Amino acid sequence: MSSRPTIKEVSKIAGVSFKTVSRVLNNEKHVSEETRRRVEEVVAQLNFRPSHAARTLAGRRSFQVALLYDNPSPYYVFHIQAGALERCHELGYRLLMQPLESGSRDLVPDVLALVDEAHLDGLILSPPLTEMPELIEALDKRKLPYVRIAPGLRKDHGLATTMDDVAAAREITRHLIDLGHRAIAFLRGPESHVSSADRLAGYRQELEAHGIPFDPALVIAGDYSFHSGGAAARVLFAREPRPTAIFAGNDDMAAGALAAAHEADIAVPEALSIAGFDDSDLARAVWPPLTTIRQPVRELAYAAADLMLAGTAITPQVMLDHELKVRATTGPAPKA
Amino acid sequence: MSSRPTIKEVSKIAGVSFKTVSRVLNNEKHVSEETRRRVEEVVAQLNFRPSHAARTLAGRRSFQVALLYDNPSPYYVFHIQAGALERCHELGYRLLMQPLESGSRDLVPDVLALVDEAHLDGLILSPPLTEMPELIEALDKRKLPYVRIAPGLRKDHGLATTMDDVAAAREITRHLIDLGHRAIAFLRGPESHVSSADRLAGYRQELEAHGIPFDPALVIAGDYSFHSGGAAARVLFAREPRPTAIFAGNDDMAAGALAAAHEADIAVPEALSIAGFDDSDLARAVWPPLTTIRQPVRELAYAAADLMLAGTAITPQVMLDHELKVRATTGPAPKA
DNA sequence: TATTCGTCTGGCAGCGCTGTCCAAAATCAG
DNA sequence: CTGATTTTGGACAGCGCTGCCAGACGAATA
Repeated sequence: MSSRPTIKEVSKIAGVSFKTVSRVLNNEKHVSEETRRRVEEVVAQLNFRPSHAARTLAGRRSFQVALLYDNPSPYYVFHIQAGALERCHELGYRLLMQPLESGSRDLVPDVLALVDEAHLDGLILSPPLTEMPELIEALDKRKLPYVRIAPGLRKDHGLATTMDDVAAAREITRHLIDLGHRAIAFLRGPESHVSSADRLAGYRQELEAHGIPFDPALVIAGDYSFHSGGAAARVLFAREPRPTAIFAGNDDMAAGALAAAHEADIAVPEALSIAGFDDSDLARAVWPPLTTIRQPVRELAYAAADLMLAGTAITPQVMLDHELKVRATTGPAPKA
Repeated sequence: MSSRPTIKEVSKIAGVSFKTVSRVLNNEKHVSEETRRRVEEVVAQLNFRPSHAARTLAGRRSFQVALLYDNPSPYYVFHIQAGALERCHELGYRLLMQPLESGSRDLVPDVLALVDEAHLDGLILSPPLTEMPELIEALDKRKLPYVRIAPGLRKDHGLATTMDDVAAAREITRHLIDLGHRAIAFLRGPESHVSSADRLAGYRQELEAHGIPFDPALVIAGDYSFHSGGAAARVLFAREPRPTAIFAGNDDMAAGALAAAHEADIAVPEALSIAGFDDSDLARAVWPPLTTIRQPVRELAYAAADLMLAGTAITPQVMLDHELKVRATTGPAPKA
């Protein structure tokens, strides 16, 4: 391994003390323009990169944060990572990826261990880790900065980026109602994901706003998986009369329901409308393409990193817009 | 931030020198059982975690490696990460995720900068970064350990984990031929992904092994995207006679072709068979479920990390098994 | 018994930076 | 022109560990 240059070598060549080089690297003041330029030249020429480990050890900050997640969806994780990574990179921070098991007994100690080991400057939490009270408390007690992405509980606590799940669910429900549907089923996600309860609430509110009574029998529990969507749909298909529309709490379950409909030879959207939530890759890959809500996953993560590291926003909670994507799985309700 | 304990505090409480604590932490020998136990007790009790930064700075190794990728597929990236992360974690290494742009002029300098900054002990490369000659050369020159996952070029160079793309493509082609198909189209991926050329070679070999002449007109170039699969399929649909089967170089393109078939009202698999490659999430989410090759993505990454860090395998190149997954998009060729 | 060896332990330098304090030079005020 | 202030740059300690060396001790060998 060809030995990398150090700050001292840079300083020697530039003809200044190594402390001055440090000042230039950290963009501190009290360095003349002329000196700064000279140092920067040498840095570029030597291709010098300060040792992250040394900065961490010597300084108060590590310029490292971690993204904690426990989500089985590649789509979701990929985009959360991409958004957070982008903002961290722009701000000169390194982002550590930390998949976790939210059910684990050791969740809190494990996170704290990571924080200590890596001297973390902060933490980005994504659902469902946003809802773990012990974790939140531990971080608060430690006074460790953190942001939550799309928290379901205690939405006004600390830093958070969110979207309006209730309003989005109302929109998609209204879309279905406007198409003439009255018997609309809702496929909810796991309890641990509070977003799913919000979506249920929006569904219910919109129904009632249109004078359609809420029927608990039309709400089927799933776990956000493709498989559970299919299972739930088959339960509904056995009912008489069959609901004319299904609103699934996420795209995976909607795709599962859609596949089940194909299997049962139920025409979509002619005989059955299906709507999802997320606008994941799946939404465009299935046939017909799925009507869904575009959730700004990547942007939520970008904004979260920004909120924690740059603190650009005035309010501790930022809400981003969603968008109803009407595609081809929803259509007019069939004539009874 | 409550100040974390240091190795010195541990040593004071345990009544040994801090050097001895260091020995225990690093599992070095020349520590009596008794002493070791005592130190470990104190470590557990204080919840002590050694500072990664300090170990990196003081020692020869950083226990950090990076995973480099430039792949738009959430599915692929997620599983590559998961596999590599798992093995790294088991071996006490930290894994940094580094998305890159393989087209970038600064690719090599950027990677080298990361290596320096983070004192990386090694690098895991995934396609298409496995095929960048400048990168490989730079790493070789630096004598930096690295593994390539599924390299297409120079497969016998250095450490690598692979699967047999040629054989897999032959299998799936044979499956199609066995079903009576003769006019089989192949949707190839982008040039940068050499795997796609291997799959084409396998397709061609198997065709010729069965006495079916290879027809270049049946090979359509795509870019591994859903969209390009649809576009390619539409080109084929305009042909007379239409091919009876399509073998797509990956699942995304297969899904695109499938959607195009639905759109053109071509029954799958009755009038057209479609096969993919990867066995990604999509393969089971589309309708009908896709016949494809299961690519052991996660295992490839796991083995790659193992190869580089533990060096368990005897050979520098490890090949893992694929599996033909016959599902519902392939069926007997229609009677002419 | 004298000598070598292996096992266990501690001392100390130093990894490459940042934080703090201090000195010299440049600028300003009176 | 002197003294006070600001700007600029250097000296030095020390962050929390690991690497290397040396010393103490008991066991094995000559």
